[in-house]
Amino acid sequence: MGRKPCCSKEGLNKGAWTAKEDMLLTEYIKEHGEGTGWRSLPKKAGLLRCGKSCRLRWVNYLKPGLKRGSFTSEEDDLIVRLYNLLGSRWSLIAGRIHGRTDNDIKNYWNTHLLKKLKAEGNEPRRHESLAKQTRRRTNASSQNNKKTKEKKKKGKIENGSNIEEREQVAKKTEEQWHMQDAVQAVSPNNHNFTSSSSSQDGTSNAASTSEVNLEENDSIGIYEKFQVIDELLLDDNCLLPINQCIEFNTESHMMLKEIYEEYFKLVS
DNA sequence: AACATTGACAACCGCGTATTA
DNA sequence: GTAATACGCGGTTGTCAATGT
Repeated sequence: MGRKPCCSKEGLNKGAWTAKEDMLLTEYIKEHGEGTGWRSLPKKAGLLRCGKSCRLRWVNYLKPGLKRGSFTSEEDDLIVRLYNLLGSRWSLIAGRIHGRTDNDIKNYWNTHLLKKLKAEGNEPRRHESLAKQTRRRTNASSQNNKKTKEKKKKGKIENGSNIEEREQVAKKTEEQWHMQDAVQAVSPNNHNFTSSSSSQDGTSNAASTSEVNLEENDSIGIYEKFQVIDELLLDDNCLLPINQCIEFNTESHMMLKEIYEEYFKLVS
């Protein structure tokens, strides 16, 4: 069962790559291509490195077409805009900037751009760490699985039944992630979005309220307001389409739509 | 000249997801 | 269906050169 054991790191080189190692790796990939499996590559290429290290060296340094040297102001601008839209999804950002790797951009962001933006007083809002987001999604999905299992146990969901309900939940969950990403693109100083929840303690239940009023409410910060929406959307008791659960005012709705569209253009 | 600090970036680590047996 | 492993990604650390004291 399962795969062969992972490579032992004993006796393998670590740290900076030598010119000889670079040459061996480059020659091997030129001859055999990239898709032959990183794990077995070092042995075949005569390298005392783990596959992970080889992949990183190739992708970030040796791969043809990589740009070296300083970033242009156009690249700076693009990185900032993409960060505002996508957060620290460096691989996605790198995908939009020809010749730059995710590692390049990440380093450049942390050592140059962030300082530059801070100095200009344009410090970007810190996005929730992806690890945290992932944990939240995993928890949500595992909780949903738990609930589904419990319902199955109780006979509430039978084969072939409640398909519509489950589709709605799935669709709603997907919409929630898109919504969350779009909302994160908004600058902290931008208060054009106005929202409030019918429940101030954040434990809204859309199934019972069926409507969330998103009018102005200064007592809750904009991100806290959207947090409420997040929670609402995570609640699989809410089986209504999102536009029936939440009402945006026209201005907010248009802005969200614009960001949402740009986000998808960038991602696709 | 010697040491400390800072900046830049290459490389590693750990985690989540995809894939495979 | 499950467990084990490979892969890819973001976050962090390590290292070395440049600069300051």
